[in-house]
Amino acid sequence: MKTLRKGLEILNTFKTNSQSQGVTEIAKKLGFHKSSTHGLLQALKDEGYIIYDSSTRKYSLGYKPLDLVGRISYRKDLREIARPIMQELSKKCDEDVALNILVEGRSISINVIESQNYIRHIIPLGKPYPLHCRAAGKVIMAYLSEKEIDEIIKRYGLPKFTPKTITRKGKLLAELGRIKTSGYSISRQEFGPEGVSLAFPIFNRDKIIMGSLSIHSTVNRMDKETEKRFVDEGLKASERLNQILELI
Amino acid sequence: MKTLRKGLEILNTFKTNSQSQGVTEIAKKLGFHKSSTHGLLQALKDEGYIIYDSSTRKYSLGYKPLDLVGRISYRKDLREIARPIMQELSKKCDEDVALNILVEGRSISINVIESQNYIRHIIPLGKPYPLHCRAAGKVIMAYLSEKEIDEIIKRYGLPKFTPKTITRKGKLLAELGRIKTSGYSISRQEFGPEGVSLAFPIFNRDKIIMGSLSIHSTVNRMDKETEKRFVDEGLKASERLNQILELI
DNA sequence: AAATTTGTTCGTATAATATGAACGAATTCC
DNA sequence: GGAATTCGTTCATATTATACGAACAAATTT
Repeated sequence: MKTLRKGLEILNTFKTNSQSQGVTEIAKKLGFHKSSTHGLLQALKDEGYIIYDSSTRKYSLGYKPLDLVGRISYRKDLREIARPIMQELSKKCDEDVALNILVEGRSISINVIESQNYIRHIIPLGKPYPLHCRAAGKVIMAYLSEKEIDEIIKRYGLPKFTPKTITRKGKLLAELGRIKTSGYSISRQEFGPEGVSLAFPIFNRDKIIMGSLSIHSTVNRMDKETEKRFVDEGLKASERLNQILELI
Repeated sequence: MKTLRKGLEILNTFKTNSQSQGVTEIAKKLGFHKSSTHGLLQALKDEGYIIYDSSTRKYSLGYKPLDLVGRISYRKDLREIARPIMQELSKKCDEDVALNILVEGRSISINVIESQNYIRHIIPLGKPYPLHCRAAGKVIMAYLSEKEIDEIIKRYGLPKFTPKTITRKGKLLAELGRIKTSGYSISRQEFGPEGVSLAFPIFNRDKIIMGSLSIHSTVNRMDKETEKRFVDEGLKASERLNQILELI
């Protein structure tokens, strides 16, 4: 299945801003042969994953991924329901707000509202992150069973990202206890040197943790007073979302 | 590049509702061997395109496509900008509203607002449609050059979908002329037997056609009066969007 | 409890890909 | 403006990955 993996690897090279790339450029980046890269690109193009501009002879990301996203309909519903609540929260806090769900022991943002703030703590959509080092993940972890927590730690470990990352299981469990008591999590520079985030749990109808709502700020902006305000707003927003999710 | 194509084919079998499938099921559907299908699924899983549930031993769509969509940032901006305008339009008309863009001679919906109407004219995200048979496409075509129109007809032809589909070039050009005069397009049962849609042009800063805003209804609901109201609302909405797009 | 179906692994025949070469076209350099 | 370089594309063949059947365990159905 090497060919498939190589094709998917090509898609990953399209980083941002509908950037376009040529055959040789991609081949060099991945250490592939120019000729086989060309063939892979044709297949990706035919399936709509990339778009070819014949005037520049360069490729950029296509719309097939959007098609696939459109098929995740249950999760799409959740996104639609959460959006207005998230927008309000983002407006009130003037920060980026994300909706995250648990997927195979990691947290993935499936919806992001971007603030107007000129320094923004960017949250990439669809990218899996470890649970132990971010507010969005810690609050999910707090509501998992001890067995599930053990499995996740066994699978991914507790990798260190900054000096403040929690890397010992005992310390993590204590933190998860505190989170469960207070009903929200906070991460100060545990994943990146400038980021501070808050997160609030989202449950399904059966009261099983399914994700989190998170507010993403920076260490400079997050003083004690602001934190208190964000906690209030975040709790209100997540409770509202949880109430709606109980009804449907 | 057969392996790559096969892998991508597998993704297409996940139709709706986060439906999950087993190895044999997928293999049968595509006529692949059980064993190689298994290998392909592993690769797709490792890259996040599908998710494996070990309790049911079935696969469903993953979140990698969402990640890829997140990278289409310019086009994402357009979606964010258009959303509130589309929501208002959808609310006013109580119909599904779509934002469509021109990609390689076909129209793709990159944003859809769903109405509360219990019979809805569903618009799939990310799926390319021919231009000549739907309102969303015809209005785009109307603002293309004759050379571009010729190329598109040459490439895709004018396939017939219903008795009302325009299949002759002369007739199509006449229709495109009318559209350019009135500033919007309408398709009555030209693509499906029940669908009626209206569409309004969206231009970029350089006044080049880039897509359309469309209202999707059914033949039963769309009487003369309703049509007039939708045209008014649609023109207002698209003009507002075009104004914003000129500024940024 | 037996029978069937399903998921997974393995070895080898077979078919697909990797690679270098080659060429025209586009682009860059002088 | 012409030479030199880079780039995209195609082709033939050596090499390598995949397809396939077989086999088995686990789950599911009968």
